[in-house]
Amino acid sequence: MTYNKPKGTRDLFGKELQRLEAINGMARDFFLQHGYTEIRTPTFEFAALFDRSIGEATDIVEHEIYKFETKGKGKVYALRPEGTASVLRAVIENRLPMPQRFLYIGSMYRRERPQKGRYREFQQIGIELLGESRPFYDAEIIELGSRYLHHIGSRDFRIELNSIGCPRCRGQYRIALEKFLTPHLSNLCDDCQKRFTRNFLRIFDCKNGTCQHIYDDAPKITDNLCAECGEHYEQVRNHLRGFGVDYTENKKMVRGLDYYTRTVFEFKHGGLGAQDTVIAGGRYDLLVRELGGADTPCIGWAMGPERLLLTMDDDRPELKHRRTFYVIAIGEKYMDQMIGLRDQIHGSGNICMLGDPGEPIKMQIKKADRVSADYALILGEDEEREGVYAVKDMKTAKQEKVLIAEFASFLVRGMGRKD
RNA sequence: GUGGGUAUAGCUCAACCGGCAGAGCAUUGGACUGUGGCUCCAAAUGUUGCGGGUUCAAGUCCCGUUACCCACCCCA
Repeated sequence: MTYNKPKGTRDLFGKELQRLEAINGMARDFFLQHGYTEIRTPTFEFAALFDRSIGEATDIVEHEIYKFETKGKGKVYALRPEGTASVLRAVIENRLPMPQRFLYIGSMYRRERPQKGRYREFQQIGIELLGESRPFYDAEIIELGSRYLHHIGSRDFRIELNSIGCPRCRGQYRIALEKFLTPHLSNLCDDCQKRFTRNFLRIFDCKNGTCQHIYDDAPKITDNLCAECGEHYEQVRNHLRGFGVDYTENKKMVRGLDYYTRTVFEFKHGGLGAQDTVIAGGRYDLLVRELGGADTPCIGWAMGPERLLLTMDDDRPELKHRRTFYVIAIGEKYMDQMIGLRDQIHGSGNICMLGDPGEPIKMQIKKADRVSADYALILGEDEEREGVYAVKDMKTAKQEKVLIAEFASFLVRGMGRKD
């Protein structure tokens, strides 16, 4: 009997895991520099939290959440489908003072059919800025996303921006939109007919050409904002220009989660196909109160690193790994020297593995090749006599002798340069 | 939940109208007892995803099933 991993999950190892970890590590460093500290919440919560935060009429809550019950008391839990609700729950539960800047990294779970760049267990990296309402911070959050992508070497993306106002604006807008759509209603696809009654902003997500053609002439939400939301949106755009961040307005962009207010945005990557959104987020000023906390304006985004990695070359310099050394001793009598050499290499921050000194050199070299070592270091009688290490560059097959006393500086300057 | 595609050696894939299941790479041994990746020689490798059906004969045709991929829905 053999076993498969569950649909939509992956075994991560080798280069793929290394690249993912590089993305994570650089996120911690980068956002720490901007005052964001990591928060780690449970991977499961009470299901009610997500019902309340994401919106009961969303597909995520209706079909995609993994729910389970414990035997005794019949409490219903859910694997987290996203990060924001948990962060807010934690902030409220722990009575943290405002403002707060948080970074989270971890697995999320949604029961969807997998496809390119989409899995049932997937990673998200997200940042949340809690307790700041001013439009400057909307711009900061967006700028951080942009700078982070540049930092890790991703270039080919564009930022789409929109405002979906507050419940007051949306009420007004709904009336205007309904008035416009009434004569066209029979031309809309079945999905859009349903969308309009359930969650009217979602009609703009429709991929049907006929529907989209109609919506091109529909009134835009940004033209129907209340005075405060309109002012906020304008300030966000001003600040983005102040930060030097390029963006395009997409008046038809709405977001899939119910909790957003005012600013919403997506970072889209060209040439990624159907799953082209690598970062998405927005402001959610009402959610903390909805979850039982005090009025707390917040803004944040989440990133899908799996999708991002699809857009990046394997040998991106930003993701380069450290050099690997393989120490080959010819005979057990070099054990002590071998271990000392290993520790010295580790001290320089590089990777070092040991060959079994009892094995023939041919086999040891072969194993060095097998583990993709950059260098093989050979110590045997010839080397001992001359007081050197033989350093073989495994890529070029070139070999040079390095005086033991000078090996430390060799580690720093690398191969191929002579003083 | 809906639609399409794929499944053959460890990996990538071939096998015409249904007629002996193959190649490259990888693996193992040797040419080579202090040098891998190059070259040469040799060897090993299969329930053709699984279950049924049609046929003298099925990797090939039919039905079912499972897994994976892509897209829709939705979303990071």
